[in-house]
Amino acid sequence: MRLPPSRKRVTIRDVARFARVSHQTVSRFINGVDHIAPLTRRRVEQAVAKLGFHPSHIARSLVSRQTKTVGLVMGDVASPFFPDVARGAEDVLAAAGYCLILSSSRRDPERELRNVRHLLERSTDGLILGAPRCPPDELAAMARRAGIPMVFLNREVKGSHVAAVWIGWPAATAEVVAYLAGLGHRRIALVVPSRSDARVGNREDWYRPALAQAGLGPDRALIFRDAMSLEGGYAAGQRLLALDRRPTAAICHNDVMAIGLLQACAERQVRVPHDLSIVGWDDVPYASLVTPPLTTVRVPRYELGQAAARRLLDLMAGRPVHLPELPLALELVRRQSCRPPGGGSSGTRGFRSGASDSVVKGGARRTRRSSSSSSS
Amino acid sequence: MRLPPSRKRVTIRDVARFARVSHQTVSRFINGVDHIAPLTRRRVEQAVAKLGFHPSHIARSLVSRQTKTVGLVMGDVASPFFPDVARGAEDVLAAAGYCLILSSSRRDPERELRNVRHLLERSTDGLILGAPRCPPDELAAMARRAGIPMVFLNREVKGSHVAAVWIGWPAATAEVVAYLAGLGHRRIALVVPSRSDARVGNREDWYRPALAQAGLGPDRALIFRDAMSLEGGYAAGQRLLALDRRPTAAICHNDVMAIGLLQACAERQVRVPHDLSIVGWDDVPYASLVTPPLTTVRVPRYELGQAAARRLLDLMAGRPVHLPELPLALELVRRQSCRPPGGGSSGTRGFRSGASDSVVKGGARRTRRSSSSSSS
DNA sequence: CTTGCTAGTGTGACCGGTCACAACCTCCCG
DNA sequence: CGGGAGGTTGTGACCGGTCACACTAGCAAG
Repeated sequence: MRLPPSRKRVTIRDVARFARVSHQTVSRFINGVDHIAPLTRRRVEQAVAKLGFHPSHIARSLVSRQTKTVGLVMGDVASPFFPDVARGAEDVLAAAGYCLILSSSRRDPERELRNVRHLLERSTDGLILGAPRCPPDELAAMARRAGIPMVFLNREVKGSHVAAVWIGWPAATAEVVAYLAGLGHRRIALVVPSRSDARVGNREDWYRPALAQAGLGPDRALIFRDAMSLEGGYAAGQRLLALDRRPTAAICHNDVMAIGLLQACAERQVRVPHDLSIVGWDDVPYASLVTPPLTTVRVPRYELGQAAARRLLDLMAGRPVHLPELPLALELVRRQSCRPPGGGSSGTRGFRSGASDSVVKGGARRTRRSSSSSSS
Repeated sequence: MRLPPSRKRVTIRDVARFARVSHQTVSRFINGVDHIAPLTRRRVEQAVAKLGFHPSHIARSLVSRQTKTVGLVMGDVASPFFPDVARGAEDVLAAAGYCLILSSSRRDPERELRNVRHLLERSTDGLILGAPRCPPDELAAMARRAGIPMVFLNREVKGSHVAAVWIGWPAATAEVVAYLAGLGHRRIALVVPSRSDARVGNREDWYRPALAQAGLGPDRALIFRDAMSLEGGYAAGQRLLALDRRPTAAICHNDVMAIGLLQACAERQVRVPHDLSIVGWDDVPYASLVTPPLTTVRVPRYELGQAAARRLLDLMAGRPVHLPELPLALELVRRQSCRPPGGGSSGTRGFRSGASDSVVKGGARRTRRSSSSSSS
């Protein structure tokens, strides 16, 4: 079990002996607290340098009962959410002297449970959970039992013991609908996953009031459910485009489904945005790379990570809720997949529109199109 | 410093007292070693369950000098490499009872150094380093000083003390060149980053022999250097397309540059692959989503993670090199951005080709095109 | 009966820090 | 000159496990 003795570790007592002081004085030195006589400090300083002493985090954790480490568990490292959230959280935590450790559950509830338990046992001081696959109550209960604060990301959780950081989906949904309505669209479809997304819940529920707000009645026939994937978006698109009275615009649950829809359109020679305007959701890195560049909703991923970290720091310090559970704002990124309905025949008959758009530099820049302007 | 006493932790001695045995017997029980009388085992078992005892990893680490934790430091969590490598490594390590902790240096050498030092001090048992920004020798020296084995990912490092896992770039370069030459291309351009990529070194150096092998002479004028980014690829493309005698094919350093080039082509109404065949590198998730779907080289990211983990396990166990530093094989993914040069005018004059290709289901499936076949 | 071996269990030190507390010194004030 | 205050340092316990070793009982072999 034990490693080969190798080079024995330099301990605080070795330093003490070398500097002819007590181990406690060395401890004081490395923690920079208490008063140490300048001469003593010098001696200890030299001893530390000479012996190449590094304090052991483990020993320190054992007694202080703090690891200065926070775990971030996400459903999917490959998701475009992960890196930005991690960066946001890390920046805040690092500033407070904490180290962030990342963990992926791969969308597998069992693995998630295992990882969370693992982190709890390894005594992270706190946990941030994104898009949990397990029942949040259960996870929260585990954390409470272990006495470790936990913040849920991007998810509303009932129950007083659970903290969460939350995004203003409903408001953004309203904004998207208002944008399309403002362009003149009256028949707006919704492409959503069959099962509700753990991350954001049922987007439909926000769709209804948003439509009402824009003066449009909800239309059951314009809600298309399918798998939350490229294929799902494609399949939903097939059904959508087969309709006699097609919608003139579609809001997709996320960019991936939107791109699937885009492909269904390309296959049926339906021009985007001339024949159908499409809005995605998330602003994934390649949303600006598809043809045409996708109008979508940017989610403040980085800020979300920051907020979660701040919330967790408060919790760990036992501070009262410093950050109210305010929803973070979203931003509509207007690219080239939307325009007023019934656009004139702009000459690209039979071919995909937007072919000449360049998306270099983020893609949200130039519009350079011959036909009608997309009002603001 | 110390947390509020909360609910005092249940220790091994509490369990021992409850079960009326010695703490050592409990230790034996939780480690499942040695012989314990069935009756005693039962008592301890019950005590553990009743008291809700969980052993402290920290205390265990302190004495065993092992944390059963491995760190993975990557230059960029957002890179398409990261998730797959992490998954590969995690799978192997988890099977050996190790926990993987992820860390991102955000392409910042200073941050990288800090993170590595941090992990070293936190006593991870081993480290995997991907695409280091700092001089690898320096990092290796740090690790050696700390007595912690380290494996470099995807990078050839000189020096006997440094282990590395390595990919067969040269062979794959040759394969790509052979593929294009086989299609009939004679003027093949290379779009590379201005500064050599830490990850793969100078791809040019493998390009030359690969060309020679295909019976083609190197042509200095056909090497285009620019930033390793979408914009870089775009800019290089501008220069490439401005040439009088244009190349008929281009190999790009990675998919991102390839997509930039693709955009330059679209803007100049240069048809891909009719007027220019393009090969990318990496097979990023959206390589199949652009127009036309990109022919590229799949890098065995998952396998790379696995190999690194296995290598590290050997190192940590003091085992001899069980895995030779064999390069992992790459795979050419043929999509729709390549075809023989000088393709006939297939009627899509002035517009981007490949518009009707569907890429649902990974994109490498259907080809369904009117014009000539792309031989194998 | 002694010896040796094995299974089963207990004792106390130890890992490398921090904490509580005491001891000492110096200085200043009444 | 006594005594409190405050700066500086040392002592030993402690965090929660593991390790080395000692010890006992039971049984077979010599």
